[in-house]
Amino acid sequence: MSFSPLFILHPSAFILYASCMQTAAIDVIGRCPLFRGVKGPHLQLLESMAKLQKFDAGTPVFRQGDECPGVYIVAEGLVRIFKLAPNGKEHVLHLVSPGQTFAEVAAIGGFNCPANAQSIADSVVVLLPTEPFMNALHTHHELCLQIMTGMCLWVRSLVGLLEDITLRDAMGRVAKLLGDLAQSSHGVVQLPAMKKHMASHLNLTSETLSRTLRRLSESGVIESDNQTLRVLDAEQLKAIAVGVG
Amino acid sequence: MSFSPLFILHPSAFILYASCMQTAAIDVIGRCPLFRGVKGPHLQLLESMAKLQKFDAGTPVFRQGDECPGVYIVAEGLVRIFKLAPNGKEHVLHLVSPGQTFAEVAAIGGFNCPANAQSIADSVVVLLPTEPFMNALHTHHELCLQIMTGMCLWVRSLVGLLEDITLRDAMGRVAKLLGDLAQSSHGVVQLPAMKKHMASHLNLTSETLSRTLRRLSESGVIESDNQTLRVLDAEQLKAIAVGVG
DNA sequence: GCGGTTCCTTGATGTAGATCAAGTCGAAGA
DNA sequence: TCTTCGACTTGATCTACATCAAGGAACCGC
Repeated sequence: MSFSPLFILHPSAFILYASCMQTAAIDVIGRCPLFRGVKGPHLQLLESMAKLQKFDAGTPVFRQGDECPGVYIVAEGLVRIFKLAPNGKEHVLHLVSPGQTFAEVAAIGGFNCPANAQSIADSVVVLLPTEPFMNALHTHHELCLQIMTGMCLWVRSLVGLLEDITLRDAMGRVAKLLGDLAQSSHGVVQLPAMKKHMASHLNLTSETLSRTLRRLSESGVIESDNQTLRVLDAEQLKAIAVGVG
Repeated sequence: MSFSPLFILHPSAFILYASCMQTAAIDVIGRCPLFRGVKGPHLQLLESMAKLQKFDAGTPVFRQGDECPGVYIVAEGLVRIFKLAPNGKEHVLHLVSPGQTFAEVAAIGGFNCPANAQSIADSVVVLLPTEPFMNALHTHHELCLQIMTGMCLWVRSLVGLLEDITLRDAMGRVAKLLGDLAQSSHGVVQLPAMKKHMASHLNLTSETLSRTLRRLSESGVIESDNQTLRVLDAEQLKAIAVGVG
């Protein structure tokens, strides 16, 4: 695995100043689950510090070891959070879709970015810079409580991922992922990212993911058409995910 | 892997009422890193709700799926947090030593225990029950901020574990663990728990851990005497942990 | 249109670590 | 003292997955 040229160039983000897109920022924050429950004045405080940024597909947002710029909220597109091992192997920790946040933990905990963030689609993100954000956190108790419960959910999903990887085999992990993705969209799954990134998230190679999906197709549990999958037998899929498969 | 009889019996904890051990509770809370910075009145508030409990080695503290009793602080002993897969495989998420906490996330997030907790040495723990604890959190901003930074550290260590497991091989994981443990104790490592539990934490079988330790001994990097290990070549150990091995 | 990428698939082969199966050792209990 | 039991070690074997290698398909820019 090697660095892509895009990754070496590190193009600076194209920053859309508040003046031209103010309305968007407040919408994005308001729609973000982490900030659900944040009311009028607090919401406006957050909005006032918000910076809208745009990243073309393939450009990095920050790198492992950078000082943490603040809390990011994805408005459009997709951001990939991943860690690089010294040997070049990489692991996708999180695929951040619109409405979700990233780098909250580093911002609040006051440490440097523990992983890389790369935009993998043309993306628009809202940045709440560390310093004003931390000030807000120190002055507004409500906000603090809100963020805390949000963080609990994040921990839970992390533990879930850890358990997937340690307790399930490849087939189980894929089945669980498909089950989760299909739940909201009534059986039809649009893979959110390239298969190689999905594979890395599950700690698999893309080859193994490919083979696993084929086996699921062959046994009639799913139907596969490129990036679009259809769950044919949800019961069976669940059984496989639980490990009874 | 089967349930141990101890696990099925679920003996009730021997509860030491505040009257007889009040002084201990406040010390335990005060010494706990998660609550460092909590000052006089808040500390006393926590103390007033604290319940001291004692668990013999081998007894469960709670199980996966139980309603979360509250935040636990280990005063003495050792508690193992682990998850069971339907097929019986288990993974040790955390070995909680004195001064550390567990179940904070479930208590604050308001969901059920996502894993099992079992005392694996004669242990004394302090329980801060969910309801009064959450009340305290809602009324005391300082406490809230404090806990939040504590949670950030926990997330970081979780991500660290995840990356260990996904990016390192068995040798790398073991070397990293030994390096971390040796750091504080100047080269001499007392394994905190049984080797099979340490192995599970690293997502290895005890056989593989055993073989890996032997290989490290044979190459002169460590010296092994049962539960006690001595790091002979810290440089080399670090190199192996980083993957330059 | 036509090379050049990059992603994905599929097959052949390799291997780290799991599993299975004996043993050793030390602690607890009769 | 002898017996039992569980933790740990060690060796032999197995296997799920990675790795390597070779196309195919979609998507560029020219």
